[in-house]
Amino acid sequence: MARVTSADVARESGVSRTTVSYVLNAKDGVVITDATRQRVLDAAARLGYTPSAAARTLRSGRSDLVLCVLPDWTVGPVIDTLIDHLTTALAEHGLSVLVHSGRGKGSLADLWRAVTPCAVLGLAPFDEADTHAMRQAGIPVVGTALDEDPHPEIFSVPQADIGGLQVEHLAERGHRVLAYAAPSDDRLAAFADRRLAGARAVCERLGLPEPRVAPVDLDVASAVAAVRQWRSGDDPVTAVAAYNDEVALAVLAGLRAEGLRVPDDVAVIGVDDISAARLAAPALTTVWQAIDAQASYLAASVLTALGLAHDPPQRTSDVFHVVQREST
Amino acid sequence: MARVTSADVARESGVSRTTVSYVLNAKDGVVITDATRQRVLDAAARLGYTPSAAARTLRSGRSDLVLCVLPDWTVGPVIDTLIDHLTTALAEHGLSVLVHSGRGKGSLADLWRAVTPCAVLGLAPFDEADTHAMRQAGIPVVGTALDEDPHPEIFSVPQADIGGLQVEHLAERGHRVLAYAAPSDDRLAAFADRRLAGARAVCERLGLPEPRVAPVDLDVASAVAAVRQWRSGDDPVTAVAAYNDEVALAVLAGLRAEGLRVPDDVAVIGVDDISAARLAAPALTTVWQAIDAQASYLAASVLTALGLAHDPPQRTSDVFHVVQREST
DNA sequence: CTGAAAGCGCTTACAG
DNA sequence: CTGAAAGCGCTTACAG
Repeated sequence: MARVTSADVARESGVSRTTVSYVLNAKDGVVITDATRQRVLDAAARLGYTPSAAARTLRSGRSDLVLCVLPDWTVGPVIDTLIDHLTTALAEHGLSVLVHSGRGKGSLADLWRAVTPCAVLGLAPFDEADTHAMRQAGIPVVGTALDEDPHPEIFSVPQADIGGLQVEHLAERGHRVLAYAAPSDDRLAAFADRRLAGARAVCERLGLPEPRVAPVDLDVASAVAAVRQWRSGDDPVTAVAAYNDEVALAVLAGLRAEGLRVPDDVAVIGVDDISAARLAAPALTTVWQAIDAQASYLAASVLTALGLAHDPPQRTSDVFHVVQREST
Repeated sequence: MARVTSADVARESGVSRTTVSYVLNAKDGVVITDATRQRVLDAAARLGYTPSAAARTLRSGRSDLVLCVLPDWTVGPVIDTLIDHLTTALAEHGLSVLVHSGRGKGSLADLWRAVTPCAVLGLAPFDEADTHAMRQAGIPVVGTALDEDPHPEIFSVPQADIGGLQVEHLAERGHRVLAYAAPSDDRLAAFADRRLAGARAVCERLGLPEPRVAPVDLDVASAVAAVRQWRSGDDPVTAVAAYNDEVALAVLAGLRAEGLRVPDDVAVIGVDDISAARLAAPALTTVWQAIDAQASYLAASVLTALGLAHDPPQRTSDVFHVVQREST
């Protein structure tokens, strides 16, 4: 079964390949008789014609592929959801999202040169050099910034706000001596540092002492060590803001192992609202993120960069909020 | 900055494009002088030449892309890990894994025809028709079977064994009246049914009554309803095998809400060994899967199908084992 | 050992 | 309104 080409469709419908192309690509400025159009469309359907992406890409120098580069750390359910939304949103415009979990294997340069994507979406910050090279080659790059950024082509989740929101919540509940449970994975440092900075800033604004920071692995022993440190001294910590829900779950386990009650002795708040958060004992208070809004924004950024957007990207206001449960 | 083509490399090194191609593709059967080879290699490096994937694909009718189609349900950390391993393994052979989270949007047929992948990897069972069409078009399809399958191009995780292993573990711990906590998401039914069938088979073999099945959502209310049902009657359930760790966590929450002790009143075992499992209270006993071995097998299957493998896929024996914690 | 030429399937000026 | 022709960048018989 050889591939069906536009020449086949042309023959079948008795027109030239030019006409087939015009009909199928709904080129405006070119007018085609309704009868002809219908004949072509019918023939294409009958033959099961699908244009060759390779040929099209070679011709136009640009594919329908949006290369989405993931960071090299394990991403988790939040990013999965984000990508799902993104895939759906861009599919409506005929774009396919190609996700690359770039574990540092091979350079990004080789990848994008080989794939010829129509746009590159970075879910983790890129090298300056890489970004520059892609822009040079005319490929729109939608990047990710960790903080507020005025450029619409930069997708920014104000990480600092997340940390700030956690502290505000804990302060409202009457806590004064706070801890920050940081991830132990260095690759998360860029995110964690921003969130921590936000937490620090709010502490300062509210006149609270600096949060006491300790790294927490996703196991009980590590959490116990952190808890002991936090509870030592004259002014023991009474509330912990965790980098995310998994870290918060570890803190919960450490507290439990140390015989401390949550939230009476120590309160805990996470980030992400994973399903395990609401099933934990006690159920975990957390910061919910509007992933779908983020995905829409990202999709709109890509479409804008490609000149395909009807609307410019719209920032939503309710990007985060605290989901109050039993742990605070 | 126009794209660097093989013609540029040819000019720069003073040879023809034919020779450039021969050198760069290490075509055997063709012998090139060392001096020439080196000149070409140098020129390519100097110019930063990357062959156009589009042109190559158009020419050969086959790209370097391995299309990996995910099922339409949320996949979770296990599949993330699997894909990571796969990406790394196939990258060593110059293949890029393109993950498509096909939420049923658009037909698979359109996707593969458009992408021209060199192989398609299905992480969920495909339509007969789709598989057939791809094979017709000469694209190797590595599929997923839910049970043991003798074909090497079929990747099979014997789901039934997972359910069986859970029951064996619970029976060893002295339990006789078992329940099966099924996922409420219909899209998981294919997997859940297999695991349940395995659990049933082992119950029968060991002379235990059939497991009592109830669907459990990832929230407390749903789990409470299931627990009440399981504990009602003359012969209350004393152990629950859950579809996966998340469902098991929900069951734990339901048990807790009902004031039942784990494992004294009711034991619980999950599947996957997610990080929340070891952080739960009590820590969750679960079935660990050798994801890396599965990924290697899958990668080897793809390479074999492509005639690139040195070794045929090797099935590992230790695909699963029980990680015993406090919940059983 | 190396080069000139054809052709993969598409789109798009350019003519009619 | 529609067609003949060129060309995107590559690889590979086919000649030298």
